[in-house]
Amino acid sequence: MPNALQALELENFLPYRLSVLAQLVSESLHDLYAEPFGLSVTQWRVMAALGRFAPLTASEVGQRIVMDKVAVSRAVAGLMKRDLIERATDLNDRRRASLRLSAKGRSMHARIVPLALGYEGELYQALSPEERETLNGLCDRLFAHAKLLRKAA
Amino acid sequence: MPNALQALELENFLPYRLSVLAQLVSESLHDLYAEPFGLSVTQWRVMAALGRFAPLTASEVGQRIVMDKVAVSRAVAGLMKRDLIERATDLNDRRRASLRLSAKGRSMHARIVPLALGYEGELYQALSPEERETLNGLCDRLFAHAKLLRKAA
DNA sequence: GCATAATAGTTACATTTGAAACTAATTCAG
DNA sequence: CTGAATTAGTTTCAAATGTAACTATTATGC
Repeated sequence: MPNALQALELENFLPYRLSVLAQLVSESLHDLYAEPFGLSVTQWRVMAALGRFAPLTASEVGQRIVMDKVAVSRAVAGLMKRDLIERATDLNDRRRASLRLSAKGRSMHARIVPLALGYEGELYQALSPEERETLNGLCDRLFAHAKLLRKAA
Repeated sequence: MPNALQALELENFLPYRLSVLAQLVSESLHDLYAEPFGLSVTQWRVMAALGRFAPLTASEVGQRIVMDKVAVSRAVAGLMKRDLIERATDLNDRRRASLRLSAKGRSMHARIVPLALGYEGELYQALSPEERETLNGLCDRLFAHAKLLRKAA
């Protein structure tokens, strides 16, 4: 199949479409918790990671939520300042510190989770249950493949 | 269906998954044209829009590629400085200016398009032709629905 | 053991981005 | 017409982000 006459239709270009969709969804979600709780996207993600997997070190948080260590460090600093999380230095390796939600953080987390799941639920109304599974499977495979390509290049 | 015991599994949370996937794909693509051509994501998108639909005014570009007018203005300034696009003030309404690729811009565009389509092609290798169509359809519907939700809220 | 390398996390600086104010041109109401 | 309101696009200032350098601590090679 010769590629002589290639035309880029931006509106049908997969990377572009994924980017626009993800951005719209991410902003919509952010609207739900930004104003009432004063959290940035990165701060909320750190809280969500700790809400589910605590205790975690900062680098473990970063691995979980695909965020580099500088971003994690800054989000953690902001959350610490508001006493939403707690930090305990590891006595065996004092470079590490394990993080967990504070009582205050757990309470805020517990109020945000239903908002987030509610939004996801509304979003999913666009799809049938089978379609949801299909979408998730396709996204998984795309993601895995994109990671492979990235390493190869 | 009562929602008493909700847990947020970040790794299965649709907004999060879309965000991580889109980010990975977008960065991979950016790697292809950033270094050789010195373009930012926004600059490349403006060029792609003009490559396909020129002439466009700055606000039309913004509508096409879902980018606010400040971002478009800055991308256009950068592209003008490098003579990759041309601007012609509308004589009937001198607030407007129509934009199009310059010869130099068209030449760069023509070299980037195959790279972009090539990457999309590699990405699509993860899916069968039917699955590609399915994914695109599902994304379309999700996007339309997410826009509705945003307006409603 | 001791110097060297590696790791966890933070800080500093430069660049990018976003929100709001601003300029210039046009439209609309009376 | 004339002044208020809109619209296109730019500039400004503050906040967010990325890269690289840095500190502190632990692991490794010899």
